[in-house]
Amino acid sequence: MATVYDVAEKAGVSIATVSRVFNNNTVSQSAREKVTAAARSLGYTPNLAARSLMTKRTDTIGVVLPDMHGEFFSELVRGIDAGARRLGLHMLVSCSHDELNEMAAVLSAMQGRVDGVIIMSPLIAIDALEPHIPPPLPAVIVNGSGGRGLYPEVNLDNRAGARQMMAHLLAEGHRDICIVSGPSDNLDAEQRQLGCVEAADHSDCRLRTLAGAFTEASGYAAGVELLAHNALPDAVFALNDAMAIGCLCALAERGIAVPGQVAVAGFDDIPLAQYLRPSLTTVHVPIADLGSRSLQRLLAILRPGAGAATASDVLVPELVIRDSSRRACAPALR
Amino acid sequence: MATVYDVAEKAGVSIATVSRVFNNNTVSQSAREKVTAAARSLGYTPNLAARSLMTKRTDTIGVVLPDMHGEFFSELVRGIDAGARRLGLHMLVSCSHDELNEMAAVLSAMQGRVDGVIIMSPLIAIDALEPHIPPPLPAVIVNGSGGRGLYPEVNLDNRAGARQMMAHLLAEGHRDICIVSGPSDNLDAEQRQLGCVEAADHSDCRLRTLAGAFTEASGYAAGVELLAHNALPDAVFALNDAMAIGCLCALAERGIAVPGQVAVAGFDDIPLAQYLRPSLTTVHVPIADLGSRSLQRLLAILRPGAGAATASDVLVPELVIRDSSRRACAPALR
DNA sequence: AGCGGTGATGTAAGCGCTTACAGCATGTCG
DNA sequence: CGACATGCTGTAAGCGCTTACATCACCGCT
Repeated sequence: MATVYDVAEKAGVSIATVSRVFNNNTVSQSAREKVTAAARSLGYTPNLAARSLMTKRTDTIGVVLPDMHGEFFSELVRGIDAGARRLGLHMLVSCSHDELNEMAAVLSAMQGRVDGVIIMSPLIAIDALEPHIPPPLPAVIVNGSGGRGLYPEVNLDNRAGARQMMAHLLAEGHRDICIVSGPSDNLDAEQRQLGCVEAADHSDCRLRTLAGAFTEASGYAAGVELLAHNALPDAVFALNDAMAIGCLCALAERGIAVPGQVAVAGFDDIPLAQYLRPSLTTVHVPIADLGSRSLQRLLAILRPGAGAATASDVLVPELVIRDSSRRACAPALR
Repeated sequence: MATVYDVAEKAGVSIATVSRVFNNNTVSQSAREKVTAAARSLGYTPNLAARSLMTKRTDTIGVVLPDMHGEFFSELVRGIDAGARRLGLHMLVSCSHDELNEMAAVLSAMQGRVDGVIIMSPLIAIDALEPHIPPPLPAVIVNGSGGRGLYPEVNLDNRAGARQMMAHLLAEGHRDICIVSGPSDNLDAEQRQLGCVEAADHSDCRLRTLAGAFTEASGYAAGVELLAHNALPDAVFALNDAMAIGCLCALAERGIAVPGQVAVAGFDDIPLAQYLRPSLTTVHVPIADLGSRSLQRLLAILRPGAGAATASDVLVPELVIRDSSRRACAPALR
């Protein structure tokens, strides 16, 4: 690999001039041309390790994610990557962390490789995690509330989303509603459930809960359970779309009409939710926004004054009403 | 940040000894203890830029991906990350590249940040891409065939998968089969289509093609098209699951029974394929394997002799027969 | 006693880069 | 014409680390 010395020699200038050319500092036009020509002919690329060593920057941000499948993961990463690339930043990703120790290990390994990290940790309470974030490492917590305020947070208002859905179901006349919950230690699931309970408390409806795990299989199991006890509710609100799909599957197998006999709703609004039959009423979560927003927040720390601070860091999801919850039974043509 | 000098001073040894402790070289027990104690008390972490500068390694691998949504992206990244973490490697991810220039820019920016790259490029022909891979950068091509053999490739046998599906559909007695194709410039789509044509050529079946784009919406549009012309085939083979779902949706809306009036099949076997009603017959693609296999291949270059070379780098997908293609019309209970 | 072998340690030389500082032409002004 | 600002350029000093080499103590051997 060619170095500044090689380029300097070939161009007939000093290494400082070479460096200046590559850092857009003041260099005469003629010198600049000589250097770029020499660099190209030698196939020179600045050595980034050496540069980092001097500048203390890596132009890389870390992304630490839990064990996530499907759309959510992709969209979040895409949201972050899109923003990062525009800013000339790279993205070091580490995923599938459900355990505190693993997370701590990854964070400490990222130290020195990244200028800052975006952490998503729906399973591990942030106040437990915070002590494991190396102090000099700027960090932003995405979608995991409950920190001590040491790090900025970007959250989704799961609770509001759940309340909206409950309001909709109640408005449709459903009074016996069954929630299919998420994993017990998942903060999103917790908040969504809380929203449901709040909404139910202000109404005359009966609320039941069936345990779920945010997977299609657990939604399917919940559907089976519902049928086994022969106690079909008016509506089933699965706290994510995957479970709603599983549940729809179980109901369809047993010949239960949706929304005729029971309404079904999900949460997340995955892209194919609208292509199910019946199309799925759900709560739209702007996942990519969650990613780009958290990147903005991180940037506000890394390059103070660069961009205006975002107004709010709580994204409010939006109710999407489709066929699976409509009182009118005939599946409408779209 | 503490440096080797600080630790050396505090531990009463030389910087070389400190370095040796952190590189597992021969150090006396007593020195090792002094150093680790000093390091901990100072919160010392080796500076990775400086280390890279000496060792010429970054312990990071790059992953360059096209614009991909959903399950495929997540699974692939998970497959790579899982393997990488086990080996103590980090993963620099860049996604959403559909264009040659972008791709080239990213590859050159990765130079010096990574020890090697895994490139997936279903849109850009590899022989066009190869000249843009910086020569000193070890690379593995995943799922994009047609290179000049400069770089190892890990491929999915799309063609064989498509042939299998066709064989199944023919065996079920379907003779008028409609393919919903993928984007015209997508290599996976191309191979899958080729497989279909091959299979059809050896049979007495009629094969039609409808243009698709690997999205739910395009599958839906294809379904609508099919119905508009009032020329329902015996079977629809959508070249990916997303389109199959869109198509199922269109058929269901118009009251067409699947598989009663028309069989439907997909390709990919996304996790929820089995939770659709009817459950979707499809071709299972071991996505995570594709990721981990390509990592293995890359590693074989980076650390020669470390692991046995993999026997084959063509993964053969597997036919998964579910309800949507069964001749028996009554949806079976699972 | 003298010798070579062994294993732990220290010294110092970089890795390739950025950047403070100094130097050296210029041009401008009193 | 000297003083001084201005704009480029070169010199050299590191950034924090690894590692070749030298050193040294210590052992067992002839």
